[in-house]
Amino acid sequence: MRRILPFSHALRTWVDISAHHAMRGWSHHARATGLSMPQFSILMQLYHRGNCGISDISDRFEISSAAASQHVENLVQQGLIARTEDPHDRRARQIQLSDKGRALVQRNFGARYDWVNQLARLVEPKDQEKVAEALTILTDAARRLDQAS
Amino acid sequence: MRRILPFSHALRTWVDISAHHAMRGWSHHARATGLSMPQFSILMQLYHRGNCGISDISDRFEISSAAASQHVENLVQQGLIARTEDPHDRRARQIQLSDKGRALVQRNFGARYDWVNQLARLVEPKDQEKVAEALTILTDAARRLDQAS
DNA sequence: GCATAAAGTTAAGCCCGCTTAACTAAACAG
DNA sequence: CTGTTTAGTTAAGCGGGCTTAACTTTATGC
Repeated sequence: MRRILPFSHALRTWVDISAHHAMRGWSHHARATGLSMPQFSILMQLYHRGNCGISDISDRFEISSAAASQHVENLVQQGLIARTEDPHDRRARQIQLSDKGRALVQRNFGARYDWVNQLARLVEPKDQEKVAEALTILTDAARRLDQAS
Repeated sequence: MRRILPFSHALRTWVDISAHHAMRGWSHHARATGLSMPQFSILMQLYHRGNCGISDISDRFEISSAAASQHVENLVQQGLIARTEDPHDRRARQIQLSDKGRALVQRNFGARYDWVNQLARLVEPKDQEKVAEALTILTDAARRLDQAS
């Protein structure tokens, strides 16, 4: 029989484990693509949150707008993102993933999901529905939390 | 009624979310402590995996032994780790967290767990046992997977 | 309209992480 | 014992990330 951990302990333990894996996979893939960590993170943010301006980058990563501008320039040079003028505010720029950039991010997901898929195979079929339900509960809670902040 | 996602989808989504949070919290705290990312990662590894030698660091982070040695020297200077001679092989060094280093890592956990605790409060009490069971199943599977590789 | 604020860009310069190369010291293989 | 391998250190130097400062261009408040 498996011993079930107390709720908060179970949650902490699982977050630790998945965080550890995510981090290792992330830095590994960033290196494999030849991108630095900040550059890679910017692509990730663009993928998850959609288009944004330079100042959004500098806010989110807590760097100066000069640094953000330099990273964006670099990514544009590599053809991973496109930088266009914001039609509503001609001071501002809109940056978005190019097809090449999107493909790079998705390749990274593929690598991360290898671990997830292996993990999924180790979960007994009879447990899968139960686990899926629990994860859906957690995912919903996380979304509410993000929205609130 | 909450719609329950299919198992593999639920797992991917949750891993994405927790990885995202872990990464943001991690880089944020590394900066707050004044440590660089590699230095911070080394402390983390020492905490999770215990004492090791310089070559273990260089293997794990895929850097040269020169780079590993430099990082260790830096952390020793800051009093975060101790470096002693391995009694069984006088060429080798044993490095371990100092009390100060351990305290720093634990403070970081505190910050990470703020998010986890907030999340936990958003899970209905009636769901908590179910979620704990599911997470225990996943944690076990992850451990088996890590052991196998 | 004019002063001020805001969005980005560019340049100069610092710090840091990493690498290679040269080296010391200890273990190991014959 | 000797040659080779292994663990680690040190120094020199490159490249990248970040910052500040100075600047351009556009929006906004009065």
